[in-house]
Amino acid sequence: MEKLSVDISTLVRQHFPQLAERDLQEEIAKHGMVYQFQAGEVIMGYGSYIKMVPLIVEGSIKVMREDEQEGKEILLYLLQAGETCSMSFTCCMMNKKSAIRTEAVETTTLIGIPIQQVDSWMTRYQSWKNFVMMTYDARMLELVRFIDQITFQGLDQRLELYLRRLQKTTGNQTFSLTQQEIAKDLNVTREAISRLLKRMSELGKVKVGRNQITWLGG
DNA sequence: ACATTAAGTGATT
DNA sequence: AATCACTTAATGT
Repeated sequence: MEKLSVDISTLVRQHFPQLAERDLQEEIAKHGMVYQFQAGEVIMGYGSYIKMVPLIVEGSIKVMREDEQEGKEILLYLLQAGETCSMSFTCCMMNKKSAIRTEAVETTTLIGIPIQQVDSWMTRYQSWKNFVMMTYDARMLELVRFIDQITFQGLDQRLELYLRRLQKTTGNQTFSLTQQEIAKDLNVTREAISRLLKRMSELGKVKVGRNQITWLGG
């Protein structure tokens, strides 16, 4: 994690145009801090107390949920520039430990807003309140889709959606990750991923290499 | 050349 | 789809 000195107001106007109030923009610039994380770096671990809400300016992050039992975890969703982590809001305001783990997928820049401000802005700025509500709504929908997926759909469709989402959030179509890492994200075995990718590459949906996968759409 | 790690495969449950 | 056991292929030292 690295602190950066950049013009926060510009970042906000560029990536969060919905936060339109001038005063709000100034407050974000005043209280916010810009951090940069490298690919694979953990932003928030399980059980850590969150003291900031992140506004993602560049890059993308994975949001993982840990299973009750040891070691197992599963990818809940991906967040990209212009978004924020809705879990942070509740964790911050209730002063609770994080129930999730977030990790940078690629080089990611974000503005950290201290909790004190997050709370007071809710009543003072309409656009902030709307932003928080919209974030919740979007994430709720995503979670419902996630539940549908793991209960009703086969692994083949889950894998396709996983690759689609990676493409959408990162903007790339080639990803540097191992099949073991994909298996971990989806909480399935590596062998299952290997066999599925083989079939998908025969169908021309994907191109596989060592440590590298290219989504060819379809 | 050798060791290590990623990926492919068949058999079994 | 998981687990196991094993092979093959790619990479690093």
